[in-house]
Amino acid sequence: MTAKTVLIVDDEASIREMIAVALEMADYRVLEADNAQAAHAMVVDDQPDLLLLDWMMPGTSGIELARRLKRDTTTAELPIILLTAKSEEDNKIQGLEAGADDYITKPFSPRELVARLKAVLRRTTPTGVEDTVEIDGLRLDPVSHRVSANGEALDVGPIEYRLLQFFMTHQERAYTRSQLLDQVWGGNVYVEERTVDVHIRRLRKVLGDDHQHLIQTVRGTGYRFSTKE
Amino acid sequence: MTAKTVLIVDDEASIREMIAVALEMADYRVLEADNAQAAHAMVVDDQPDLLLLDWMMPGTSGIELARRLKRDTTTAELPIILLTAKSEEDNKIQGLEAGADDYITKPFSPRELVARLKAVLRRTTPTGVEDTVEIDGLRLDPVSHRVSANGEALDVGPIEYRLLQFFMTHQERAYTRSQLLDQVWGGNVYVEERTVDVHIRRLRKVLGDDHQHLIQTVRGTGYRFSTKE
DNA sequence: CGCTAATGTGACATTTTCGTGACAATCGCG
DNA sequence: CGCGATTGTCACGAAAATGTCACATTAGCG
Repeated sequence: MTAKTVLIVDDEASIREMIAVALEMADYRVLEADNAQAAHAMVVDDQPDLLLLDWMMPGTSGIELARRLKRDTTTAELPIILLTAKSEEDNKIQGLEAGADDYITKPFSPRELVARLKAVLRRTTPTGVEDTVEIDGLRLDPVSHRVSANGEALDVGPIEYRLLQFFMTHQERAYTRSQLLDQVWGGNVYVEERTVDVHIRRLRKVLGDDHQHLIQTVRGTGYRFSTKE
Repeated sequence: MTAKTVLIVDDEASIREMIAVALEMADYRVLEADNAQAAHAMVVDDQPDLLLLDWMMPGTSGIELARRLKRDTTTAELPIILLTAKSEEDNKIQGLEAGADDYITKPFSPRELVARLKAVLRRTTPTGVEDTVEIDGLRLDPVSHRVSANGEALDVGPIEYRLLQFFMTHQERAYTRSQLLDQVWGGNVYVEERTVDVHIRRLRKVLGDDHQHLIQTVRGTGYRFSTKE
């Protein structure tokens, strides 16, 4: 796996320095910028994998930059973590609305930073080349985005597709509804946990009698995909 | 997901109280201690999932306790959040060097506390950290949430599962019904002690003749999980 | 050996969790 | 804009899990 590039945008050099050291120890490549203009240019030119963005900066503020990047389709995919000295709820909400994928309140430990960063990258990085998965006659083809059972095409909706894909690539492991919401729906969405049940149900229905046994309910916990038992 | 236990260590009862209320509303189990000695004992005995530790306390200071815990391999994994009234950098650095995973400056909002706490727990409880345990052909796999005996799957309910997991990871030691209620059911529940007996019985039943001898009755005390005798 | 307290055991009522169909809101697209 | 597809939520019932009791059995003691 190639090293990820992280662009740090903060007007205080000391903070950039501290973060840079922590990230380099964790094997990330680091770019730095001290204002929004420069940052914007670097995003376009160097295409970092993640943006660490200070909330408050002279000139264009961090949140403004975030908004701008998220509006542009060529940069909208870039995950953003906001750094903020303020811990009020308002800012958090504003930040998330602006399209940030996470936010961290200063002061924070380097360890925390790296952990959050990993988490964000994990859920925003497409797993590279997605292979076709076939289990028990059930086949999922990421290229054509189709699912078939014993050669016959199945009609699955987008969410059911992602759910099935997640399950097929993570067999033999029980997931809670909360984890599934994180992994399949994506991090910061507010959806009822029971909604997962409904989609499980829909997926099972499409899979039909031949394959619905693959999705097992783990009472008191959640669900599991498995060929066994 | 089983409720996490948080040990609050602060010499001021009012602060402990405030925190305890906030945490209980967020479905955490709460333990309290008002000095470092007691705290250390509780860490060993009750094995909390997280330590909320006041910086300044009479006698052994919070930071001293943190250092001590981090030095001992049996407690080094326990995540620690330092509470401090002082916001100076020095303390922060000292705190992080002592091995604290995060620190919070008083005063703080309960909401912030819970948020930080969640974050720390999330990143210190890697989902795969629980190892599969296998004893005498009896196997419990926390990842797939499965129990099997000599390869054959066993049908255990949620409580029986947790009970067995607790026993398998705490062998050779007798536990009272009260302790089991704490550890398996979770702190603040009101259940009859005899209920433990019933679940022991149910667990023994699913374990079958092959393995039920592993759960031994300690008359006058409680139960013990052991391969011996 | 008999007595008593502790534990084992089956049955039952209650609570919790899950499956399921229906429905309204929203989205994508022609 | 209008249409069907997709999605999230709810309400209801079924199924599983749980807690408690009553009674049976056992261990330990004089």
